[in-house]
Amino acid sequence: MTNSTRFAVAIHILATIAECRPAPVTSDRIAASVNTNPAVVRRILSQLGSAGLTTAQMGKGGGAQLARRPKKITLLDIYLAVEEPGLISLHRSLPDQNCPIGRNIQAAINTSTKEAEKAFLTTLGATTLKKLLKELHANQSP
Amino acid sequence: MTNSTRFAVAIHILATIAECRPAPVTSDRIAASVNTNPAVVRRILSQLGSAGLTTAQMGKGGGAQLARRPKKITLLDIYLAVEEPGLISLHRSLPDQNCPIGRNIQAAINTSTKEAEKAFLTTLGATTLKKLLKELHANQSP
DNA sequence: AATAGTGTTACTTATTCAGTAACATATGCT
DNA sequence: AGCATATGTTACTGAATAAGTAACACTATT
Repeated sequence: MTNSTRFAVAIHILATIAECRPAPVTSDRIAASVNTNPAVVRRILSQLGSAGLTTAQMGKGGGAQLARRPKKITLLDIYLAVEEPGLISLHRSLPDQNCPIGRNIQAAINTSTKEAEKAFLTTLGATTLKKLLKELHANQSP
Repeated sequence: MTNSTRFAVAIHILATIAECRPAPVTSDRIAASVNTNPAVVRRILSQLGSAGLTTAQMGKGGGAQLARRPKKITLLDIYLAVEEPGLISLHRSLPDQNCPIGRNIQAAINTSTKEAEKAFLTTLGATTLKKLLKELHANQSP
């Protein structure tokens, strides 16, 4: 499990790019909206690019664009692009391997929580960026 | 979202207590199996006690016991006892409130991911400690 | 009284992630 | 060609959080 804010920032980045379509958006402009450093945005954009969600144009007049329509991008796509897998962190140090419980507990935890993780991911996969953009406009404060 | 190992350790603690029933188990013995400091175990036991999952006997011959049968303890009970709520971390600094996206993105993220979080918790609630103990014995390495 | 436990606090250490600066590289414009 | 403006990436710093640790007041049993 990870404690990063990358998923939230990645969504913010993609929402910004989507709203500016079809013009490419620079990391500087995105960073201003996110309220962070442009390099942080570029780092995440790099991950989104590797995952095939965005494209980038270098040089003057360049910036980031969506690689496909918001309808075709799910929150699961975004999540997997920027977060480490595994919602649940196991022990920091290995349990006592001489103890029957210590030797087997981690496997049992993995097995027993697998379904819950799967449910989380599956549900994320059922929501698209398009839907989120709609949400963004729906309850918009003036 | 949290990155702690407390959920895994809490499960380990409860599994150990369950296996030793009906005798109370000391934090020292549990700590040996978990491979950590007894105070860490007591800290988590304190949370499990507040949640009504365990009881404790102070003094000589004391230790921790389950407050109810493993069949009546779900992984959700354990999770809620020791973890902060919220699977998804939002931005570290508040987005630009002068930007329409920045102003509304966090609410949109919360709304859009609520279902996935719910699915995770609901599924955790469907698995009991008893089931996990069974798993622990099933695939037990010798 | 002595012993063996919990409960809790305060502090230290480890880890992880975001913030930052710097720079090589790519592109478009004049 | 040369300049301006982008990305991509690296290496480092700083902040936040959680686990590890020591200490000790308190409680129960013998």
